[in-house]
Order: sequence, then C-alpha cells, then structure tokens
Amino acid sequence: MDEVIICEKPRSSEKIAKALFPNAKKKKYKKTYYWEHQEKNKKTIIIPAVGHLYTLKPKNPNDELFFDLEWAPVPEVDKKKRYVQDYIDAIDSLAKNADRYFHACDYDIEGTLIGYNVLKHLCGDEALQKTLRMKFSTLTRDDIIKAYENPIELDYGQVDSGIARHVLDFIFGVNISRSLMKSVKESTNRFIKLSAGRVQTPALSILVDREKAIRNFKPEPYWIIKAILEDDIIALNQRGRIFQKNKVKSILGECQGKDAIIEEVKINRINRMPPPPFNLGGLQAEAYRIFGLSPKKTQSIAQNLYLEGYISYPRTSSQKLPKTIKYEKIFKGLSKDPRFKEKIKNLKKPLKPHEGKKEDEAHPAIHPTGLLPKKLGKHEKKVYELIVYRFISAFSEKAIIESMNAKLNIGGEIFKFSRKKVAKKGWMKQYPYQKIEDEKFPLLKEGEKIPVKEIIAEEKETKPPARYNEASLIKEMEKRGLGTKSTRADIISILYDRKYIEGKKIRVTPLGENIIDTLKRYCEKITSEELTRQFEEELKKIMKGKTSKDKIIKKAKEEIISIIEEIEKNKEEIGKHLYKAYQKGRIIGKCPECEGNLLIRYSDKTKSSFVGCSRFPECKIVYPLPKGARILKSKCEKCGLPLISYGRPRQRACLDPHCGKSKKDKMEVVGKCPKCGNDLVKRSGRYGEFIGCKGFPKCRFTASIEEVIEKG
DNA sequence: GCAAGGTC
Repeated sequence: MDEVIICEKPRSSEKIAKALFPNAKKKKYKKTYYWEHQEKNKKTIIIPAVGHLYTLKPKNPNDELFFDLEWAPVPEVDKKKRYVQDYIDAIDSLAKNADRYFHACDYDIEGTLIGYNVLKHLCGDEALQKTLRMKFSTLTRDDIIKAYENPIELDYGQVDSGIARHVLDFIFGVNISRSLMKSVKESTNRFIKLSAGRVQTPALSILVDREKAIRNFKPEPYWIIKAILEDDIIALNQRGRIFQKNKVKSILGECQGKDAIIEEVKINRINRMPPPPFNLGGLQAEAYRIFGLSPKKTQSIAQNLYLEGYISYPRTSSQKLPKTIKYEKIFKGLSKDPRFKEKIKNLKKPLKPHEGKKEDEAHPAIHPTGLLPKKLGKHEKKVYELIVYRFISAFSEKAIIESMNAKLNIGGEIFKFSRKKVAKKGWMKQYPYQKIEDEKFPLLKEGEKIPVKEIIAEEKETKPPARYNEASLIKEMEKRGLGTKSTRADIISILYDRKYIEGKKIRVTPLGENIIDTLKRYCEKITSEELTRQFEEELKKIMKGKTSKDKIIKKAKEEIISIIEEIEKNKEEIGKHLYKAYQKGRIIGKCPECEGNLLIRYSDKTKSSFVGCSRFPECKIVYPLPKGARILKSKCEKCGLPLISYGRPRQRACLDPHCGKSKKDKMEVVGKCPKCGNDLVKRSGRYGEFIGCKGFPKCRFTASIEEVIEKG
C-alpha cells in the first residue's frame, strides 16, 4: 500500500516525517528533499510543496477585462520563481496514484488551498477522493501523531473560500490597476506602471490622510511655565500647555520671586517585565529602531538565518516560547559564544520566559536554535545578535524602576517634577539595546521650603502629527488587519516602486495622492479597509457553506464592471490628471539653461533613469544618473543643482558630473574624427578654442572651429 | 505589466 503525505513546505515535511517515522529515509530529488518509509507492505512518502505551487492567470491574456481565470504552475507565470519547478517535478514523479493521501499543510485557508491544488494537479485523477486531512495546530511530535491517527475529511468550504480569496484579489486588483494605466495611456500616450489593491491602496490611503493632516496643520503657539531650582531641578507647572498669553503673565505674576514649598514627595518602585520575544513585526520594528534596517531587509535577513538553521521560523505572529523548543539545549549551544555565556550565566532556574500576548497556531516566537553561525555579514550579525539577546532577556529577571515624583507649591501654583532610576537592572543588563536610566534623586522633605532660582515661560508651538516610517506603518497595518505578517513589508516596497511614496520618513508624492483621490471618487471601497472586511465576512460564509464561491465571485464581477465603466467614461480626465501628478513628482529643480523644470526621465533604450529638461526637445540639457542614485533635497553650493547620493558606500556629489571642473574637462562632442572614428571634442589651447580628437594623444587630429563648421 | 498570498 502506497501512502503519500503532502506538506506545505520543506521544513514542515521534515518535522512531520521525523514525528511519524523516526527511521524514514531522507531522499533527494534534484535540489529538493523528501522522506520515504517502508514498513511491511506499506510505503509512505512525505513530500513538500514550497507554499503555493499554482497561481491564477487569465485564460486569455487578450481579454479586455480578466474574469476568466485558471490555475497555472507558479514558475510558468513568474520567471523569478524557477526554483519552484523542482518541487512540482518531484511531486509529479513520486506522488502519483498512491492508495491514499494525507493533506498535511497548515490548517488555514491558504494552507488548505496549497495542498488541494497539489492533489488536484499533480497526484492523479482520483487523488482527492482518496485524501484525508491532518489537522494540527503546532508542529510538535504529539500533535502530528494525533493528526495522523485521527484524520478528518478535507473541508471543501475552506478550499472554496481559498479559491475565492485568490479570485477576488485578482479580479479587483488587476482589473482596476489595468484600467488606471489604460486611462493614462489613452489620454497621454504615455505608460506609467500603476496599481491598486485590497491591501496596498488602503495602506497608501492611511499615508495620504497623514500627509493631508500635516499639510493642513496650523501650528499654535503655547507656553509652558518652568521653575528652575537648585540641584538642576526643573519643575513643570501642572497646567501644562497654556494657550493664552495673558494667563501666562498672570501666573508668572503669582509665583515670581516666591519660594517653593514641597507639598509632596513620593518614591515608587515599579516592576518592569522583560520585553516579549519577537514575532516578525516586533523584530522588524526593533531592527528599524536600533539599526535603521528596513522591514523588508530584516525579513530577508531573518529568512536567511532561518535557512542556515540559526534561528527558528521567522514568519510568525507569536510572542510565545513553549517548553517544547527545549530551552536548556538552546542555551547550551549559545553558551559556546563567551559573549552570550556572560549573559546566560545570570539566568535563574527554573527557566521560564516572560511571554507576550500574541499567538500563532503554527509557530512559536522567533528564537535562536542554539547553533552558532560561523560567518555572517554585517547586517546579518546585527539581526542575529538582536534575536539572541532578546531571547536571553525573556528568561531574565524583571527590572525595578524607582521613581521620585514631587509636587511643589510656588505662590499657589503647583509645579511637578519627576526623576527615574533603575534600582534593579534585571533584564536591562542582559539586553544591550536598552537605555538604563540613572537620574539622581535630590534630597527633598515634605513641608520644606526651598529657594527658586527663576521662573520662566517657554514659548513653543504645537506640532503636526509625525510621519510614518516603514516600521510604524507595518504596525498600523497590523492593527487594522491589513495584509499578513509575511506580505506587509513587500506591499510597502510596492508603494515605493510605484513612486507613490518616498523617503524614510514617508512622504506621499503627488502621484500617490492623485491615485487615492481618483479611487475615492470611483471606487471608494478599495481605498479603505472595507474591502478587506467584506472579503473576510464573505469568505467566512463560504467556509460555513452559507453561500457559494460562485455567487460571491459573480457579485464581485458585477461590481467591478460598474467601477471600470465609470473609470472608462472619465478616462480623459483621470489619465491626464494622473500623468500630470506623476510629472509633478518627478520635478527636481529648475533647468539652469531655460525656463523649464528638470525632470527624472527614463530611457527605454538604455533602460536607465536620467535627468532632463521638461522643455525637451527645445532644451537639450541632460545629466546622467548613476545606477541606484537618489536625488537629495539639498543643493550644490557651487551651482545650485540638487545633490545626488550614489554608489556603495554612499557618496554625495552634484547632479552635474562636470560641476566644479574646469572648462577643459568639459568635453563638448561636436562630431566624429575622420581619422580614427572617435569623438571630436572642443578643446581650448594657447591660441583659443580648437577641435581635437578625444583619442589624443593616440590620435593627433586637430582642426579649427571654422574648418569644422565649413565642412559640417 | 497589473494583486495578495504562500515560501526557498
């Protein structure tokens, strides 16, 4: 009897194989691995997918609108994912026509669909009829064995809602994106890559709202009143921000020149528990805070560390560290590094981690495996150590913060001040990224009178809300349920790629704002979280069998048709506005030679960006842009053009590569050398300007300017 | 080309 167990990914196939058949043989197929176990007359194959092996594509790519979709192998649709082919081939050649199948992918909608598509497309005609579902919530030995011994039926509600999720995202996102691009193309004959989607558009909308709030913000002046006393004590008037100037005057009048009476001195001790172990979002936020690494970079570093076996699975939302990960073993491994050992020796037994609230059915929080890395890159090392120290901290003792809060009465006005110091360092000593406060507590007694050096009113301004950065945007998306732990960083990078947003402190470009304004008018739903909510509800109904996927898809199709019709009707206006906004965002300064603007342009011929004048072809001013160059806000001191940053390590220079160089170096090409074919350039010599070959001194061809003009 | 979701 042949038995096949289909797993979602290589890592889980290994765990499942080892749990069910400790003696199973690990075998290789091309670059992939699977497990084989022979027992009496039963042979079992445990074999992995790599996430989705199949993806949707339009049946007919020439369709105006894409509603007719079919499943196609991922590598066929996405050339960057050729590695998936080996996994498909492995299943195709090893897992066909078995006597029974186990669907052992993650127990969620996507996992169910991953396994379903494998069974449907790769395992032979009858495979799905011979399929049982393993249901487990953790990849622990006990859970896996239980799931194998008590399999359930495949839940077709789950399958259908998975299919519906893919279809809905595709027909909304792709069709609306295409219609936006089409309106630009047809009204301006220009191509700009544009996109909209259930997750990226609401994310962009959050940023636009913030952008508008910042723009519309009117700073208001306010005052805070401070009392300066001895021992560097600065006490704050408890009224906080005062917006009326005359009130400030009257308060100053009340308390100026008077002594302070200490009304109250409170000393408190507060326990500060260690920070929770990392889930992916937490790691991304902390790596951004401490090292300035982008969430996408952190994610790919974590993925590498995981593949090398140094850390656990990083795509987790859990902040829990269950005993089953075997604390002792991990610490034993880590202790081989003296720097880690130094911290680990401070841990008190029994080992018990302080955990966070968030859970993940499939994986524990990110933690080191105990296997020490041999050689790591600069950033990899930083992220790895961050994970290790965070892990050690979770097992460390709480810290105790001692605080002093004092209330002073100065001429009837109450002033407050507080001081903090760490009374017991606990985990703070273990986590090198933690600031340890150590303020001195002045000796103050209740009822005592102390002199006041000065009372001052400081004028300040209310500040606009802060801009998001990548890390804080990920947190916001997490809070609103937009995207998943594994997609958020990628979605933000799409917003950058499309030039909807720019900068570390994220600013929205005119194009980004225009996309949102346009979609708000024609398809408000896609700009808010509403579409995600609606999907969630409908998918739940499909799952419970309360409605069918076909009904839901049909409804969505009608909705999209009416949206696209509206866009189509107004395509002239939409397209022109989008293009104009796109151009506006590309302006980087004034042209030094004419009245035009300098724009970032793209050459299809050289497949690279450059800077050129908006009055082209009348004005032919161009500047090259090195690959990966960024145009800075600051200007060149010599010529006023913007500065650029480029190369590795990053260096700064004027946009004009000839800026600051003498005229001699600025070679103006006037034609081809008749002698050697090299460029002819204008040069200046002792007797004025002349034309010479660029190949000098190899080629010594020269001519006078008049001669060249004469002969053309 | 266009989405969002899995994963090496």
